[in-house]
This record gives sequence, structure tokens and C-alpha cells, in this order.
Amino acid sequence: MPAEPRYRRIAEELRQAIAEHAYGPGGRLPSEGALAERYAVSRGTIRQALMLLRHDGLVTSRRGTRRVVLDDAPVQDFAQMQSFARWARSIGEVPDGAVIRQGWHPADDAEQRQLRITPGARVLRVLRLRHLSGRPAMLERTSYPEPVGAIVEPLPPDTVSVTEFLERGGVAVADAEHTIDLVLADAEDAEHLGCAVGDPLLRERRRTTDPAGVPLEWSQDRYLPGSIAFVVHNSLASTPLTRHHMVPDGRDG
Amino acid sequence: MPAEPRYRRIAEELRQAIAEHAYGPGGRLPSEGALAERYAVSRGTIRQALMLLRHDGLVTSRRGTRRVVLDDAPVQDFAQMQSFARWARSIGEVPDGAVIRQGWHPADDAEQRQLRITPGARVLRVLRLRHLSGRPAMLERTSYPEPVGAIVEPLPPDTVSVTEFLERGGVAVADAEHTIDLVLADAEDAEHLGCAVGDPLLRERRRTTDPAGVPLEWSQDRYLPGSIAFVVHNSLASTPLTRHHMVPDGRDG
DNA sequence: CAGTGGTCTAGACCACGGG
DNA sequence: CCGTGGTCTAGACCACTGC
Repeated sequence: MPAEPRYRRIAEELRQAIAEHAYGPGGRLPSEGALAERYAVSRGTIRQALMLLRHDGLVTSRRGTRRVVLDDAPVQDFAQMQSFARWARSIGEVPDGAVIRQGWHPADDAEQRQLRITPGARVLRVLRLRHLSGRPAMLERTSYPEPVGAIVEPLPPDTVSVTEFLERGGVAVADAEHTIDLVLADAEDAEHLGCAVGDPLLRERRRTTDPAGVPLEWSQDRYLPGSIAFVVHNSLASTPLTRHHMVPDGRDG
Repeated sequence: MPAEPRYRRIAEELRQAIAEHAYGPGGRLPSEGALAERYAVSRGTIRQALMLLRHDGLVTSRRGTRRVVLDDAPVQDFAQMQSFARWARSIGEVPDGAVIRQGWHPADDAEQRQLRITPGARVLRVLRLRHLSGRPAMLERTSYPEPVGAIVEPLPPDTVSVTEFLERGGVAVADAEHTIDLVLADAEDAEHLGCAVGDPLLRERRRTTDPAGVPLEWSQDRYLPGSIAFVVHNSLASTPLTRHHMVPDGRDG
């Protein structure tokens, strides 16, 4: 079996059609009933497909009228957001990366909390510099818990995509939480990113977990500004974006 | 009828239970069948409720095992992300705001594209300073298309929540797209936020649309750093977050 | 193996939008 | 008023996990 369920393939077809401006923007989709007939499935299956497009912000929906196609929403999948290398390729850049330093350490407070491990447990800390087509773009400080770290440790320092390697090793990421804010470059940031100490950087802190809820990595990425932005879609149907207040000297950093 | 559908109320109860650590974190939820029996509804309704929790990152799910409770995910609803005033109150701060300048202008290129209006149409541009408990926190540059602007224009300059007013006036926000990056303060930013020209600011550009896909506002908000962060959850089940590449001098700003 | 969530069906009734 | 999407039901079969 192709493993890909019916409603996903239908969603893919509709996504394609929308991308080719078959309906809009501002246009209206066929009714659920019409789509059900066209694809020879039940209305429930069609609704599952449309829910995917709804959550990604490609269409609205309202009782009483047909669904409306929104302006071209950015379309990336989970895998692309998860992997720097995959993302870089998708925008036509050449990803590159090198480990600057790595080693095992006893987990500090933040790591214990984020990775849900007990005091005394070890983590593998890796400092990596990421390039986009040769230019430094991001400095990544990642902590891996014991089992994941053991897989990452022996990798060659110039491994371009650790994420893709982990996937092939059966480590599956199912959920991620990202916190985006602004920090000033410290001496280490400045040295590797080629900026001055105190220059502003866009920071993304990320924790990923597997399908069982077990934390897989905790990372703090610092991007040189000017070439990157994060885009989020939210709606009445789902609210993945929240604004957070932090005390001026918030730890967890 | 209480207007609130069954599955939403069930989701709310489960959310409450999770917040009170009735199961986890790391714990397992009852099976769908058990929940269906407990609430005397069909399994489908339970699945709708669980889908809400899934999208908000409160629980994972995997074939074969019970759902796992993730660490306390930030819980805010769409309305809170939509309104500065509502958000401020929810974190125990006193929101405040004042219009610095407002007026009608012919829409520029970016406004025409973002608000989907024709060349020559007018927009209401409003410059607002937002306070958190007396301290300047954010400077907001918003453009409203003709019909919305007509509602906003006559409001008193110290209206705390424009969003809430619009809601009462029947203007319903259904979708929003946020782009988050970093900019340096210009003279106007510096003057009103009380920082120096060139100081880094966290920028959120936002476009909201109504249930029919009609743009309602386009806004560019600049936050003083250090007290705010944006948190996003994504998962295999939905990917509202994307990373975007911009040419160094990207317009649309 | 039994139990779980994922997919899918074929119905039903209702709330809402627009002519 | 009719057509739409939103909600809900009661079943079915399958894929997967974990014992």
C-alpha cells in the first residue's frame, strides 16, 4: 500500500490546483459534496483534506458559503522547518555546516527541565556554525540527551544535515516548540558569525519531541539578521502562535 | 442552544484536567473509547476534541498507544494573540495605548498588495504607541482599508483596545499571518519608544483577514526587546511555522 | 495477542448566508 | 427558500504498539 492516506493525496491535489491559481485568490472552492463526488469518497474524507488546507492558511471556511482561497500562503512542510539543510535547499541555497566544538557535560538546570532528564544525567553539547552558500548565517548550540547524543557524537564534523541522518536512524520528530526573540551577540557569536560583540541577532530556541513525547533535542540558534524571517499562520481554527512576557533577565537561555 | 459545540466543551474540560496535572506530563490520556463513554458521545466527537489539543501541542498521538501529555504548552487563544490589550491583561499588566498620528492616504504598493485593494484606493494609516503598565513597549503602524478605517477613525485617541471595539462592531477576524524579524530603530521609533536610533527591535508584521478572506488590517509592530518573545508550536499534524529568506534589502517593510 | 489510534463510510440534523 | 459548511452518530476495517 502506498501508505499515503486518501485525504492527504486529495489535499495535495487541491494544494496544487490552488498554487496554479485554478480558483483564486479570492475565488471559491467547489462544495464539499461536489468534491466528494469528484474523488468518489465520502464527505468526511473531503473534510479531512480541507482541514489540512485550513490549518495551513490556504483557505477560509464559513457556514453558509463556499470556502474562499486566501492569498498564496507560504507552503513548507514540517520536515523543512525541522532541518536547516532541507530549508536551505528549498530556497536554492547551498547549506553547509561544521561542528566547532562538542562534548558530554552534566545537564544544567535548563537542560534538565527542557529535556526532562534527571539531575546528574549527561547531555551532548554541540556548537555548530551554519552557512548559506558560503556565508555564515547561523550559530547553533544544541543539547542532546543520552541516547540521541550517542548517535550524533560519531558523525563527521562537516555533516550537512544531522536531522536527516537521525531520521534514517529511526529518530522521528513529531512535535516542536519554538521561541523567537532577540539577543545581542556575545564574544563567541561574534567570533564565528563575523559580527561585532553586541550586534543584534534573531534567536530561535527550539525543543523537539518524538511521537511519545520524549524530548529529542534542545537547541538555541542565533541568526544574523537581514536575511531571515519567521512566518506564522494562525486562525480561529488553530492558534499555534502565542506572545510571551519575560522578566528582563529571564534564564532558560 | 449554548452555541458552544460539544467537542469544544470536552476539549476545554480535558485542557483543564491537563493543566491540573491530572495525567502528566508524560502521562497518558484515557483511550478514545473510554472518553466517548464517559462523555456519552461518539468516538468521532472525542476525536474532534483531541484534535484541538493536538494542534495546540498539549498531547501527541500515535497509532497503537494512548495519547501522551506533553509539557505544559503555552495556552492562549486566538483572541489573545489578536489583541494587545487582551494579551496584556492576561499576563497581569495594564495595557495602555495612544494614537500619535492618523490620516487617510492613497495606498502605496505594499498596502495595495497586502490589503488587496486597487491603485488609488485610500487607507487609514494609524501610528500608535502601546504601553505595558506605564512603560512603552511597542510602536504600531497600521493600515486599514476603507470600510474598516471608517470605523476606526472616529475612535478616541486613547482607546485601549481597537480590536475589541471592532469585534463589537461586527468586524470578525478569522485568519492572521505574522512575519517576525529584526529591525533597527529609526528616528520615529527611537523618539516614541525611548531608545536610541539604531537600537535593535523585534518586528512583527501582521495581516488579518475576515472569514471571507477579505483583508482587514495590515500592521507593522515594533517591540522593545527583552520583555517579549513569540512562541510557536508545530507538529507533524500541522505546520503553521515557516522560515523565510529575504533579500538583504527586502521591501514590504 | 488484545488494545489503541488512524482512516473511511453513509447517513442525519442544524446554523448560517444569500438570493 | 435552497445550498452551504458545522456537528454528530454508529458503525467498519486496518496499522501499529506492546505484552
